[in-house]
Amino acid sequence: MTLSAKDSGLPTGSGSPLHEEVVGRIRGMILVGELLGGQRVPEKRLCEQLAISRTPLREALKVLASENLLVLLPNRGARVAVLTAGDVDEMFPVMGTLEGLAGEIACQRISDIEIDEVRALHYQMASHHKRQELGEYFELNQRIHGKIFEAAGNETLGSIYATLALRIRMARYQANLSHKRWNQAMAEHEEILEALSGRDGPRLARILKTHLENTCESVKEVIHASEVEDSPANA
Amino acid sequence: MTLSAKDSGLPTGSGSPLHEEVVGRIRGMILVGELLGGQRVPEKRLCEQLAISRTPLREALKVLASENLLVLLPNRGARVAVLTAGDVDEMFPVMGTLEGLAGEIACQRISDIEIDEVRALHYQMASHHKRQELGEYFELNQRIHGKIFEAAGNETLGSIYATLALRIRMARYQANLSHKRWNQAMAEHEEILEALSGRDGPRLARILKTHLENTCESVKEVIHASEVEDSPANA
DNA sequence: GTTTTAAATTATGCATACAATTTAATCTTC
DNA sequence: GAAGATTAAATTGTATGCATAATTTAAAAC
Repeated sequence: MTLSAKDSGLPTGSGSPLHEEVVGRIRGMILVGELLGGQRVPEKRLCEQLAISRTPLREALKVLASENLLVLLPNRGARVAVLTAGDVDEMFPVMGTLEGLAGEIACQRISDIEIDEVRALHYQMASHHKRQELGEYFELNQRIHGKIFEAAGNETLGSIYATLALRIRMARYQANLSHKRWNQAMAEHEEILEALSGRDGPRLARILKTHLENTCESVKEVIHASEVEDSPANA
Repeated sequence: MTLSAKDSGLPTGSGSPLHEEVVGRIRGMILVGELLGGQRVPEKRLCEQLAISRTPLREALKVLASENLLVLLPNRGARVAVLTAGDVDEMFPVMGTLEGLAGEIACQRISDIEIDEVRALHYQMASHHKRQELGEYFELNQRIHGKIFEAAGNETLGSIYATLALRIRMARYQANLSHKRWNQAMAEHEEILEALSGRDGPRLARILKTHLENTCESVKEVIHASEVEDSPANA
């Protein structure tokens, strides 16, 4: 079972509808920092870059705007959404609640095989943590959380999660993890694995919520720092 | 403050971008049952009806599909999404959790004035219940729940709520409320008002969750009934 | 009379063309 | 030389057109 109806993420393979592929491509560009916050997205440039006409591109822009990844200003084009500290403050409690729900449902439904898969991902992630390989760590981290939602088997939940996760990942890209927080996060993941293995739904929900709250604080610090650094310059 | 960044609902006034207006119009058509589940949505017909060209229409269709109100089949047009009992079963727990979170936050932030507004809506709704005016009851019901999200003041949460609420309202249109459930729902709303007035976050969250669970059961019964009635005929 | 097959119609996907608005650049004018 | 107005370029919004894939219709075969 796939995570969400409209696909979670990065490279939308080469399927049928062009606009969907473009949505995926642009999502990837935003996530990777190729397009970053506040930046204008001129249609012409993207059309040339992706070798398509404006029609499917503009369809994609509308979809991305409805996901809050872009902001469309009438007659003035699209801009990559900027995440303020306030946005982060809003997103994480929601994400915490969603993860909590997913965790609870997952504990009721998850199979032994799936738990083993999570465990495998966990130890792989731990080794990347030990080697201080941040990119790989993030990748595994996402896959673990994705697995939990997958195990919950609720596509509605999965789809909402996927959309919100994209926005949160946007913030992550600007806000690089501190070492202290990284170690803490890794410790929390140990607990996540324990609770999941023991199928302790309430405990897992609690840990996930805390995990998200802590991540929020960490991200907010960095965002906030970059805001007070930017705004006087741009004012 | 408005409920969500991308607007919650029915008639998108007459603003600037045409495709947005069209999104609003079609949303309304779906919600009101003008376009109903599984039905094809031929572009040409809608273009004539709305007096626009295909370009903005198709942009709108993409957005509506990303909201899961439509399903786009490549080369085969758009269809209004059909809600199965399974979908309902998925949506309500998520909605319950979202409402719970909104309720908790709202209790921390809501002003006395806002509580009075909710109270006013509540008694208005109660009178419609007494007079058995279902349409008006639903309208007020929606506004009360909307107020709670508004009071929570979390746009991310509000936007997710608005999108999911649309899908759930779709189900409501097919599944008309039983008298028994209606009375129960009204009683639950008494409790909602009490908890909100007392700013008892945990209690409000609990009641809202139960409220949603009960609504779910009620909707599911009707949906399920119409499914077993349909599927043999269409097979 | 039913099924198969082929042509014609229709609908969708993408690209292009035109209109309207915004941004910039140039030219006055003080 | 700077501020404002005017015009030109560029960008976005909408409509139209062409190519391709579906669907329907009608004809032919069984």
